[in-house]
Amino acid sequence: MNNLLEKKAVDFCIKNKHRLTVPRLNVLKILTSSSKPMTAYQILKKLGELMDNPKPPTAYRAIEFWKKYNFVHRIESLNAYSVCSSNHLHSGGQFMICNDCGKVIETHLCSLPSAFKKILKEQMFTLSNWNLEISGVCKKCS
Amino acid sequence: MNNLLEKKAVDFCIKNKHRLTVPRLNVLKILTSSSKPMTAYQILKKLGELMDNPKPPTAYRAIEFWKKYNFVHRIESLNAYSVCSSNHLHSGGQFMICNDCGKVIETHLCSLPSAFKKILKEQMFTLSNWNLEISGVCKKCS
DNA sequence: AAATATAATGTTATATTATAACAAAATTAA
DNA sequence: TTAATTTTGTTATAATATAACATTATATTT
Repeated sequence: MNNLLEKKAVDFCIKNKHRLTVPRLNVLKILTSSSKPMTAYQILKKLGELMDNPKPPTAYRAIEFWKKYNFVHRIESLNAYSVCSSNHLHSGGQFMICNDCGKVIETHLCSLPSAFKKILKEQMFTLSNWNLEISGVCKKCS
Repeated sequence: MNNLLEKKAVDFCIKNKHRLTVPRLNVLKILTSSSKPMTAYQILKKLGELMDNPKPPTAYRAIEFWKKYNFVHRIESLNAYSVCSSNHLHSGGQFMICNDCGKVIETHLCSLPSAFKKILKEQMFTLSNWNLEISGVCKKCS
């Protein structure tokens, strides 16, 4: 569970006049109660326990909504989604993915390591966001 | 073009007794002559100009072969593939992706920045490989 | 060289992930 | 209370990827 995040999400919606609809709330609840990232269709399946026969767009739209506002991240290498575990919201993310148990630990470096900043500067590349996925074996599984 | 890489791939196959088959060679040629990463189905389409009606597994297998030996990287956020632009082969990769023109610049830091190494150590997480994707706007497009 | 084993491909089918398009409903603003 | 906007419901389909098994090509052993 992660009531803190849910509360923050509710506050965010009120503050920004976004509608806290049933599918959005349900998708957020599903993700906050999962210990691992979930694929869209896993979320959809769970959603089916809470709503009447939801279709893919229902899940995808809600996921997209939360992702847009950085409450949810996409783990690219898994095609999966998880709630942001940070207390501050941010675009992009950094993840350690255990190849054994599938758990994902999110880390929270606020800025791109300087080695990369330097490269960006050299290339005159304007950063919009960055995503790092580290795969390996977690403490428990090793 | 990137004849250097092709040559290296040929040498690699001979040295390691992997077969340099027609689909493998064609896929490598297609990727080395592209200025941008290509999706599997874009590769497959090009492959169709070189071979008789190839099917998805033909493209995927060849991509997978080169990826396995780090001649090709997958850009996760684009579901696309590109040849390694480094002169040394490595797993994982680091990419700057232009949201405007779609070009991808590969960078070649050999080791994970220390800020992350520290986190791995703290978490006792054993690294197997890492992938960084930086999106933004390239010099030309800005 | 023939027999056997191994590697790779061809082919069919299908699984998985994701989105387009448009009608209907809910909410907000005028 | 009408109009505008946002969101959802629904159908269909696009895009990405793999399973399974037969066949062919190559390498190894005898």
